[in-house]
Amino acid sequence: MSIEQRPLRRDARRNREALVTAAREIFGARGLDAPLEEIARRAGVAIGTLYNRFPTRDALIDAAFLPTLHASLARTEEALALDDPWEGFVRFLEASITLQVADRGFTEVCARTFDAASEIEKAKRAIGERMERLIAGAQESGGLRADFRLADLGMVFAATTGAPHWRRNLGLVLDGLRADAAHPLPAD
Amino acid sequence: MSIEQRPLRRDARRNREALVTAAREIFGARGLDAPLEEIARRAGVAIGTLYNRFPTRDALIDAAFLPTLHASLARTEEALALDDPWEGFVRFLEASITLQVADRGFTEVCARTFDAASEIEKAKRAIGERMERLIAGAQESGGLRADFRLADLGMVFAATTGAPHWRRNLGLVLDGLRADAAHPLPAD
DNA sequence: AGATAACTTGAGGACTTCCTCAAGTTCGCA
DNA sequence: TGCGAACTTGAGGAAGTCCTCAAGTTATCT
Repeated sequence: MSIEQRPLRRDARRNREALVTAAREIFGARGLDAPLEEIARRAGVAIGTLYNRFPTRDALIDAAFLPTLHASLARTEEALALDDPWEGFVRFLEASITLQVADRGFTEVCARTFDAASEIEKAKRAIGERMERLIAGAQESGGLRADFRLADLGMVFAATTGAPHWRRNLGLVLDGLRADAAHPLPAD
Repeated sequence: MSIEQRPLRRDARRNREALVTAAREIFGARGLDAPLEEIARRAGVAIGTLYNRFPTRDALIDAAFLPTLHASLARTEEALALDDPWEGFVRFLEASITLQVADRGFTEVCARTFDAASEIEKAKRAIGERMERLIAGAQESGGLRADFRLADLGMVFAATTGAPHWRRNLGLVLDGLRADAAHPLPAD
């Protein structure tokens, strides 16, 4: 299937950009369920224009958060490149959390599950794959407890994201993730 | 000030009861922002009756969750009576989390802050006071890390509540709360 | 400059939730 | 039994949000 993508007319491109910017701001402040009318207003554009460009809320979310997701991916690769794998793991967590506490929309993008075929989910899968490697590395080096799983990151983010004292909370959680702190976990 | 409280007429009392029951069910399933009309419908009562009995949403929340809060208080006292303070601390967490995962409304009651003069907040303060003692005891016995604070419980609940694997998550977090796992925390 | 496809506009219908209040019903006392 | 106070009812106005579409505007190409 050829997705013939004629370039947008100049004014349309400007409007599209304004909408994405506004969406990032509003979603960031009010969350992903913020009224679309507010985004249109902030972009200085009629609500119809928003719907012309982004037929669904998810399409707008995609456009608004893909860049952040890609930045996040880059951070993950940086962490992967560090000498000390445990250090890399911690750095990655700090970077992810920093992004999320500054942006409620991004937090929700990370927590919510979207259509599996969406760009967002594709990007999240790509990040997940690096995180797997990060975790495996930190475990082989003996820093991270062996029974830690990718899915446990959800708990780490739940514990830290959205709290003003996230560094403290992360400190507490990390002390439980060190290999030498590990006690056997319930069978799940 | 005398709050002359004439007993309700029999039918009114029945309706009140039905409303509180319905509220517990609906709030439990859908959260504290669930439509009040749905609660009235489930109670088999007109929306006007709900407003007659509970002029504000908070009044209904109060009536619906005070019993659970008192149950929670009882659990805290039980935990306080145990021989092993660390064991008591863990039991208390397990009991609280169990209550919360079964009831989304209760989770939100715990997380949200209400009017300081409300019954809910009074009960929460009472529980908080026992939790302080529980924490102090667990610290003196050398089980719980010395730098743990009451406010850190928020992180513990955030990490466990709402997850299907809460026991696993609690296990991970607890490993970070043991005195011998403690690394210095950021200055906050 | 003129034509036309591309784009924008915003009023408006549909829906949801809130809360009120005038009218109707029911309880329980005398 | 009958009366008055207590209680219930549910239609309906207000507000917010969604999404559409017919009419109007504008960019771009020749």
